Amino acid sequence: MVKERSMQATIVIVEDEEDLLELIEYNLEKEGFETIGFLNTKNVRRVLDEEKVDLIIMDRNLPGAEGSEFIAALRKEGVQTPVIYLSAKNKDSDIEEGFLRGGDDYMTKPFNMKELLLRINAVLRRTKGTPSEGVIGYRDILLNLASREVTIGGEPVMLTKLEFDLLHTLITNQNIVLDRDYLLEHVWGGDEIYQDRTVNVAINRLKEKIDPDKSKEYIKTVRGVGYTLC
Amino acid sequence: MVKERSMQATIVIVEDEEDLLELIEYNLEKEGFETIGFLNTKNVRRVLDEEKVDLIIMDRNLPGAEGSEFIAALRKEGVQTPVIYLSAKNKDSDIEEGFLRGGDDYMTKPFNMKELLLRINAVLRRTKGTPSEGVIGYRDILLNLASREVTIGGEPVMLTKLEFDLLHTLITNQNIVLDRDYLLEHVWGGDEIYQDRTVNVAINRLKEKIDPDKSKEYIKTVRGVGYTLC
DNA sequence: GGCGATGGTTACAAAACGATTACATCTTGC
DNA sequence: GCAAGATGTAATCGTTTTGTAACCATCGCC
Repeated sequence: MVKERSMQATIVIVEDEEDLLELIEYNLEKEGFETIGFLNTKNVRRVLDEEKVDLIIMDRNLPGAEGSEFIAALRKEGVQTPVIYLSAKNKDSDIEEGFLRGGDDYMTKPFNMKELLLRINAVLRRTKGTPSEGVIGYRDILLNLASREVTIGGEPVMLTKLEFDLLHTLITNQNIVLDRDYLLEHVWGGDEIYQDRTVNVAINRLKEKIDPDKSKEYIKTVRGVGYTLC
Repeated sequence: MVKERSMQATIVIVEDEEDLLELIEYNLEKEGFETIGFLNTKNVRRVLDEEKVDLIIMDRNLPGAEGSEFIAALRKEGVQTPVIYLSAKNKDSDIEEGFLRGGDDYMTKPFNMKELLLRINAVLRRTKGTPSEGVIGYRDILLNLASREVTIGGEPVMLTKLEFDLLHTLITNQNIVLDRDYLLEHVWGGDEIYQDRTVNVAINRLKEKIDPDKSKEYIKTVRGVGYTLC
């Protein structure tokens, strides 16, 4: 059931229609969330500083200050708490504005309570860690960081410690060209001295293991610079 | 031949209504995305293994297999590509099912194309980080400093390390005329000794790559001084 | 228009670089 | 302590890149 995951989440709700606010709080608490409701943005800031808030549900049609402006101000200060906007408007420009200011999701009133719950869970899942936590992947390669198992296209592949660590840093830095110094520092560890060529050989051995028939071209070498996954 | 990846996101779209598929592809490509469309899930799997796909847009009402079942199977194998579902249904149970299977967002048909684009950007922002980060440009030339990819008018261009570095310093100093000594010092590195002519040839080779039919005139030579982008 | 200086173009050879292989050294499990 | 495996280093080979030189085109000045 979805409930366990959401159990500990704390959700701040800002909504000026008191009935709706209560309705939302009631439903979220029934699902096991801890809710903190507000009728305006006045005291929200303080709560965010003092409590660990996982999600903000923000009405955009507040009297006075725009909800999204409040969020924009938060973002400017570096607060990254995810936001689901509620809005009666549905003109394009409004939707856009809401998203551009860093909101994570959007619902228009009147909305289906069940859908709100689902969107809440979706956002929390994204923020608090995917169900397959500790597994990273690239195309059909999967690395289980805890068990250090590797599968490619579902097939298990045996990698040595060095090869695993190398592939690990390549995957976590995909799209970024990593030069040999960086790799030596991060994979081999900075204290010892190694030659640049060492990296070549290690990459080569890794390639051989993950793509024996050289058909997939996972690792791209960037001549004069280094290697990358892209 | 393996297609060079551009720095724009690649999006797979699975939608059995051909008109709608084309409409979506048209709109996404207009936004600069690379799209790969399918009328069914048949060959999707292979593309996911072979290409770096950033997002899947999946119709849930495919004839035969359910789109969400296909995604569920992918998830079971650890494929984590984010998904936006499209669906004509809107009964609660369906929405729930879609989310529970690990989808990242959800839209019901008929939908607003602009909202789809916004949701796409929101999902990509979460997954990839801001697209404009670490990318510098001049006119229609874009340099991705991290991946060292170069696109001109959306088309990928292959540059050598020297050419990339040269273009890099030209772009970061656009409107400033850089003399040969400056370029030798900053691009080639100050220790070695080179002739001034070396710069000429390098610039020439760069021009040939970025503007083969010599119609764009990106690099202006300032006689007696050096080169500049302006 | 002629001339010198400067940049463009091309060809070529040297240098740089990476892949690959072989081998030596070091680790690990038994 | 031994054997198998892992990993660093060196040597070799093929490819790409790049510096240089020679030659051609163009510009500006007289």
